[in-house]
Amino acid sequence: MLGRQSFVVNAGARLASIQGLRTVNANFQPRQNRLLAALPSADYARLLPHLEPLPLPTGWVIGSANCQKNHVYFIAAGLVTRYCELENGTSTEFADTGCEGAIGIAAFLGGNSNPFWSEVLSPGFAYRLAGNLVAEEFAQNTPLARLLLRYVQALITETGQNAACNRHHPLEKRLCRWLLSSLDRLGSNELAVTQELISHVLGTRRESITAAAKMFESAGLIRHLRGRIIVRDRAGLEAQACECYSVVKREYARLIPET
Amino acid sequence: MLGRQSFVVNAGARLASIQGLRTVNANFQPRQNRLLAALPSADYARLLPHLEPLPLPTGWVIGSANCQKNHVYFIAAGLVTRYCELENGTSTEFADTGCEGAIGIAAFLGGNSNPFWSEVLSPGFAYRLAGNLVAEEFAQNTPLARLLLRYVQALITETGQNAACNRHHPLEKRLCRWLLSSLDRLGSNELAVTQELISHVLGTRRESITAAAKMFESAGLIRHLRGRIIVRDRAGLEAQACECYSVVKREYARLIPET
DNA sequence: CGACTTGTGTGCGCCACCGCACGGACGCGT
DNA sequence: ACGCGTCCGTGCGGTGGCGCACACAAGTCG
Repeated sequence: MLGRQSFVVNAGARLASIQGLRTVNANFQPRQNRLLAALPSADYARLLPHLEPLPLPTGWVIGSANCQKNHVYFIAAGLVTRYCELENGTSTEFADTGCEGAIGIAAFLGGNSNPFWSEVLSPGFAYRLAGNLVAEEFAQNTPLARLLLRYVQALITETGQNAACNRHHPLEKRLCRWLLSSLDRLGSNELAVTQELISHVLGTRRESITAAAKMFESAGLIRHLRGRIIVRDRAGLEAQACECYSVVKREYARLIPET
Repeated sequence: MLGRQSFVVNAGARLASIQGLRTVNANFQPRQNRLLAALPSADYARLLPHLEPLPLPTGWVIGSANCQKNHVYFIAAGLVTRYCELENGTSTEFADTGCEGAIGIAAFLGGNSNPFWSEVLSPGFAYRLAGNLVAEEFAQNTPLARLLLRYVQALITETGQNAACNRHHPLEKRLCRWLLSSLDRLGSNELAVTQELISHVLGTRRESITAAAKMFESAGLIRHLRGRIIVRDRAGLEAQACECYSVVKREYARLIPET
């Protein structure tokens, strides 16, 4: 798993940050999630009592590969990476998810499990709904069901585009794409991740990330501290990114209501 | 587009093969498609009058990227590649579809279009259903709707696994994976594709395919003629393939009824 | 304040794959 | 049977990324 070792080692610090999140639970609202936000108020009122709040600490794996997915997790804040781990120990992200989406789509697509992992990269908060409730929404063809289907389409677009991008675009451009889309999802200009983590996400070596980050830093695009990246020149980064960033962004904007 | 030029040049030959298909239409049946085959007979009877038969000639592009998808195409025979084309002219397949699936999922997921291409690699036959009829199936939460959702999940699995595979597995193993899954879909041990086409599908050079094919030929795994590949030792190929082949195959078997 | 964990910078050899260019040969159509 | 076009084989230089190994810096915790 991505950074699973560091998760174990850092457990103390991470628990502290969970505690921190607990104290500010009041700051999170279900409707920070764009899918929930797009619901008509009657539907939202109906579902609200069943939404179970849940902090998302860094390194936490939502379910695990091939396990039963009994809940759908609507992300209100934070960043979750969806990745595929291969037998040789390498891994690559094929999509990531923030407040625009939900984890656990197998719960309502009918398969109940899938062979991939979802891990929290940037801490946040989620509201989860039991799978049988979501299935009932599909049976009734409610707005939530239709929204989730549109989200699934956006997810497929992201995954397919990333597949081609990972094959044909140089690391440097892919890094830009990833930074930009991650920051969009977090609504921030700062990211708390190590180069090691990014390397797993992009399916490359840490050293390659080091080199690219250094280049961007000396070009004044980013500022790089230990385990932190701060974007200083967003337009500059966008100019360096491959088209995949905007293709995917456009599809998400088209498919998921902006609220 | 993949092999689009050769499609134009070969138009004569291809039209002939369409004619050929027309004469043997009687040989195709909607229930060769595994999704339609899995329908309860009442549902099948209801849909049958609306299923529009359609030959799939090699090189034919089903819809085009970003266009309205007004139909869902249930593949009864043949092989269709779903690929992403990048601005630099390169492309890579992220999934392919045969008699286990359907093209045009955007028609019922709600987005109506997507930025990718679907092109017929191996000729066959499809039955299509108007998008509004499929939408009505979803509104009624019929077996067809539930089957299509399970298919979507299998498609996501295939796409995500391929994304990681394309990044980390050597060409040779990816070629084995692709050959095996294509032959499974066709229910055959022979494939009528050129090396050029395979190279576009796998996102690599034609020369690399030449080298790999030669190696497999001298190892007695395949026999290679002009534009044709015949598998002679399937078990041997499976031993060379990466795990992605079996991971994806297992998920399709789990998610889509074998009939 | 000092030790230790964890993340970052750097160098070097290696290899798969890329891009291009061209010769050759298969096999279809006439 | 012959010609022609598509498809396949081969060579060569360039390079991006891999794998490994190690020094150093930045925090953190006692």
